[in-house]
Amino acid sequence: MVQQGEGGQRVRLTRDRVLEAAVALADEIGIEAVSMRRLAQEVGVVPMALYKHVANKEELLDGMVDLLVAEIDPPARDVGWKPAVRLRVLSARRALLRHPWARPVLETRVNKTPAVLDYMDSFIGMFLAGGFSVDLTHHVMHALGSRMWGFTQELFQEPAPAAAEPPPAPPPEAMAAMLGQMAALYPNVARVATASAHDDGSVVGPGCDDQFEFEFALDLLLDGFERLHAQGWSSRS
Amino acid sequence: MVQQGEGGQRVRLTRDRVLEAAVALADEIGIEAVSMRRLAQEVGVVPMALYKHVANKEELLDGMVDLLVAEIDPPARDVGWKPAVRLRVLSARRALLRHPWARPVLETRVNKTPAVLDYMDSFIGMFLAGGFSVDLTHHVMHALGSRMWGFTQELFQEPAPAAAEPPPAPPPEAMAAMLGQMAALYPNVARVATASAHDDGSVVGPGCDDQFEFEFALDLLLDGFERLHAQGWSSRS
DNA sequence: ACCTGAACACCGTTCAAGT
DNA sequence: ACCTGAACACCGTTCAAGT
Repeated sequence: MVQQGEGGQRVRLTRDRVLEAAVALADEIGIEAVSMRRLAQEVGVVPMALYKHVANKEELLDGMVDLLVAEIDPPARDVGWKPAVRLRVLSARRALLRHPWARPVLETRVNKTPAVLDYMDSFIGMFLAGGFSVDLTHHVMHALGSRMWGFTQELFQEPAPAAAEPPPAPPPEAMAAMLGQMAALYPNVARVATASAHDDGSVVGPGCDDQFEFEFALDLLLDGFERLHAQGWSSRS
Repeated sequence: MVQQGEGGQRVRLTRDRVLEAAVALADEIGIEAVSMRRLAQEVGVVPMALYKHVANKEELLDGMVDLLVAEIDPPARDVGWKPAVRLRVLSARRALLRHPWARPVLETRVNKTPAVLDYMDSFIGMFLAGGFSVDLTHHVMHALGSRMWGFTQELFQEPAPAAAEPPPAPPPEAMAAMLGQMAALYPNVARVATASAHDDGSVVGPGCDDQFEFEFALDLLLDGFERLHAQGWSSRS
């Protein structure tokens, strides 16, 4: 992984190389394992050398988000606000699924970089171009929240593989016993959890189709926005 | 802060005392400053003593969440599913606002404790009691996501006071210059951000009424749920 | 049974020094 | 201008020892 030229001479570090290496490393080993020291080792440099290119770890994470944002498609042209928003959110979601580290990182960003503000600005622009009032657009953006990035806080959230081996599944009979106990103690959870074995037909727990759930909620909101817009909704009323 | 009896004799540590101290400490200094070492100091004990009462830091955080869940009102009786859900979500939200550490902690929980499962079970029960199909209830719970806890990933999220002094505001003229630049570079963001000076009448940035935004989105979703329920919606259709 | 002390393997970041 | 080395002030957690 140490970056060297043909003859072994050092390749100069740049901010971009640092950020790209950070993204690749986070994709590979999970964000919680990415430390300044680990990243330095990855690019073949002493930890402190990184600080010539990013002020601190926060700025590193901001830069990683910028690379992510660059992967999101621009707004579709010549379609209504509704498909435009829908397509863009789903594009953001694809970028996010490619980079599982991005969700927790986005959640903790406090300063918005120009790239992030650009994304938000053009996102808001889709509603305004669709004839939404500034007032309604404001509330609609809040209602969308992190869904603008293609994710939501899920309830039954699987804890993200973290690029490590999942713990070995318990033996089938132990599993069955646990499920029985679950069903006895939390009958409603059990019914709802086992109800929809969407994609893989598995009976145990979350065989949920996350994409379906995401689009279900997204469309519910978009339909709501459409209805409010059609009836000329205003917060002063 | 060291816990001692009258004559200076030690008060025995218990799991409950550890958890309550952790909650109080997180309320006071912010969750990111709560370390096992800092908490130990708070209860007047050497760090390792805590490990007799909680297996590790994760379990400490799980226990803190349990104390939070205990503050949420039980479901209202003899009302429809809609007001019942609404009231309970808003009760959860009040608990959450009392304990700003709870949001990030909930987001990172991976194992659900019995108290959390109890809450979820009775939450799901409100929809089932209202006549929702198991199928619709499943999707509705996903759509609600973290809103069940009274929070959402906000976009313009203020970074939570962290129980520390906020940095001093820049001088007014610098502020105005920054706003002007903002408006030039990100016109849509600027329009929407300055549009609603709800509560405090401030023109600068997020004078947003978070509670209004939360209820706006919640009601949008509840209305959507109601509509789907009324029309007998099913995922197989 | 409960608490202590010393140690291990990590962090992010500083400062002064090297080339 | 860029990179290095040593150090500081932290982490969570282990192990063996004390009472």
